[in-house]
Amino acid sequence: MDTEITDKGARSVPTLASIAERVGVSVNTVSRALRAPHTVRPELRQRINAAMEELNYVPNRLAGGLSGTRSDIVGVVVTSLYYSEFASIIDTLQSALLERDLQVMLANTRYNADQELKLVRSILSWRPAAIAIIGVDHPPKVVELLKASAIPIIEMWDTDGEVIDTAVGFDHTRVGAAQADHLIAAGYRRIAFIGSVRENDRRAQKRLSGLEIAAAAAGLPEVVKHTAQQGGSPALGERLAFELIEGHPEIDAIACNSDVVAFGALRALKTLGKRVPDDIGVIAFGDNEAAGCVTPPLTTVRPDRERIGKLTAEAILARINGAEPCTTIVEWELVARESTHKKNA
Amino acid sequence: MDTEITDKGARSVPTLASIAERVGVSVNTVSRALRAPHTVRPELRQRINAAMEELNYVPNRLAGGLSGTRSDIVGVVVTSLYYSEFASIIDTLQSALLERDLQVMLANTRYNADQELKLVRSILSWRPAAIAIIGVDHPPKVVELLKASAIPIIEMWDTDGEVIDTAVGFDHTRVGAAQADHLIAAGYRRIAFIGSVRENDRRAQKRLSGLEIAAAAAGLPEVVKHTAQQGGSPALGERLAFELIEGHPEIDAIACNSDVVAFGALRALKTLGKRVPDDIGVIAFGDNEAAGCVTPPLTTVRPDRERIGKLTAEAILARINGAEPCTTIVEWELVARESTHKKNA
DNA sequence: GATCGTTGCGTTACCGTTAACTTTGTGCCA
DNA sequence: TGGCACAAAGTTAACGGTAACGCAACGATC
Repeated sequence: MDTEITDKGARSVPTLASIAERVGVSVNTVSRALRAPHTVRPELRQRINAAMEELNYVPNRLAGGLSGTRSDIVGVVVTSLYYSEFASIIDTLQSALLERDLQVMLANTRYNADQELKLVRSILSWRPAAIAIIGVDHPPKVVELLKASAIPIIEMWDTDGEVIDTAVGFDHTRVGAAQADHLIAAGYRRIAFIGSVRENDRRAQKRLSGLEIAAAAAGLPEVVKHTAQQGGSPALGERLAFELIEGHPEIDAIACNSDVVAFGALRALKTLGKRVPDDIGVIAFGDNEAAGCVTPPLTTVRPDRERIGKLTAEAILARINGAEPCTTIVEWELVARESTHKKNA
Repeated sequence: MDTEITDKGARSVPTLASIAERVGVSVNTVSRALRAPHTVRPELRQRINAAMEELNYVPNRLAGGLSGTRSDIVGVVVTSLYYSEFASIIDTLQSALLERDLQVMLANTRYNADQELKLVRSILSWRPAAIAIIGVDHPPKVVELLKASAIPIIEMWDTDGEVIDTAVGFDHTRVGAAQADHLIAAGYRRIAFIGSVRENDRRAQKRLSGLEIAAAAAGLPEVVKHTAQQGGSPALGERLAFELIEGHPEIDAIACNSDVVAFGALRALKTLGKRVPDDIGVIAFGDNEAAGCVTPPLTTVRPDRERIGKLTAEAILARINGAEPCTTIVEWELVARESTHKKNA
């Protein structure tokens, strides 16, 4: 008897049992005081709460999740964390989920398909209540796993493709088309495209594709493409713009895959003595916080990230509560600023 | 006997037992095939792996974590996700942890102390292997909880204060002082400070404090402060700059709490006909990706976020493996650009 | 050929919590 | 006063793994 050291006094993490022992009730009563307080006598409830406070008790959700039915985790899989591309989606999403006591488990694939599989598997191993993931284009095995998991899957950002369950986003092909249309309406004719277009960045590919189709439909010469596999940055934009103009001096408009690339392109054009917007128009995508603050202010497409984050949270909650899957299109806006406002058009 | 429906054929999530049953071995053997493959006969291991693949088996880490000793979760608590303030820290941190199969559980306090307590509690309830958190200034209850948790706590970004366990960052007071010194050396005398300085943003307060002390030490008139509680943005910077110049036309230098605020301030100054850097110098903090692309290019302080993320990951792994707590100072750099390069100094 | 260490697998006992039942106590009404 | 509903607590059995231990089969050793 005395050889069995329970060691309750040691600096071990307190459990329900510690509380129960101290208060002199059963483990289940303590559990109930947490989950269904009204089923426990007020006086007793108070004593239990006091003991929890005193021992700095924090429930063990590993055990709770294993035993119960809920897991309270929402997996969020993004393709990038750099710059503000998806940060504000995560921000609103996380904050909305927090109100329902759902925890975000984050994974960043960095546009790597193998990584995506590994990360999705890893997140699934936590038995999340739902998963929100960027894009609708995933490796077959990822789709298989997500489908087999039988939990709500919300695909964000892109809606153009085979949706697994529910999607919240927009059609990136149309964004590219709108960019082309805007440039054409502004009087530009020789359109080029620069930026980071990674192998697994289907959204960038779709925008480019939309741009090309719209340009071709308007009878314009073929879009000159100059892209890179590395991540977008001002430095990349600067280099690509230099090389582009060197090889294609006839270009009079540049569509950039992202604002940060456009920032660098603007710098390169200034160095080259090209006037924006009169000699060359520049349009981009993303609505970076600085887009309106560069010289000249940058025409860009503003996706409503806050709204996507918020609607994704709502979709997750709805699906958890049994609502049907659906696809929600979130509007974007082409913000016309000076960089495409040709005076002599 | 036949009344007991085990229902193994139903679309339920497969467990070790499902695999074991299908292969005809014990549960533990399947578990071993995962954790210690060399202890299982190759032929059998293959059959087990095949069954797992076929059934899309994903281990349940809730169970694993409850039973085993490790949890493989690292909690990451940031104060903001907007813009790129902490995104690249999270990016490098997450990516480095991934190599050791550690999952990031993310929480964003939005500079709200109550939220911080709630979030820390929530993260602790997942029994993480470690917690990385922004800042060294936390509410007493948060500190108590973190200390009581007996896991490695890495405080990031700021090192100036009472460190709970291990810290990776820098002293923000010195940043403010360096900003003042730079402005003074560049020939400015009437320094103002604008930006978002939230009640719980001790780092911003420290930078401001450093600026004031250094200005006073140089015999300059008192720093004019014009701050706001809302989050930093170009729009905020624009408004604050307008109001500042209206009330204090004598100002010849503005230190901004963040680059995005400076972007707006530059725009306001241009509107007001003030020339930067000749009439007014502008310096900021953060090294936003666009800082070098605005007009004029913005002088700012560049914290090494990638390095902080990487060193934090290393500190976490080291502490988990029993290394002693320590504080690591990560160097920052004052990037002098045109916005403080007064020609007639 | 008895002994022994090794390999390869099965048994069993938890981990901390929840959920379904069971038990006990209490007030109310017929 | 018996019966019954209901509230408040306890009992017990999972949940899906892991880890310590047990044990048979096997080859190597003396």
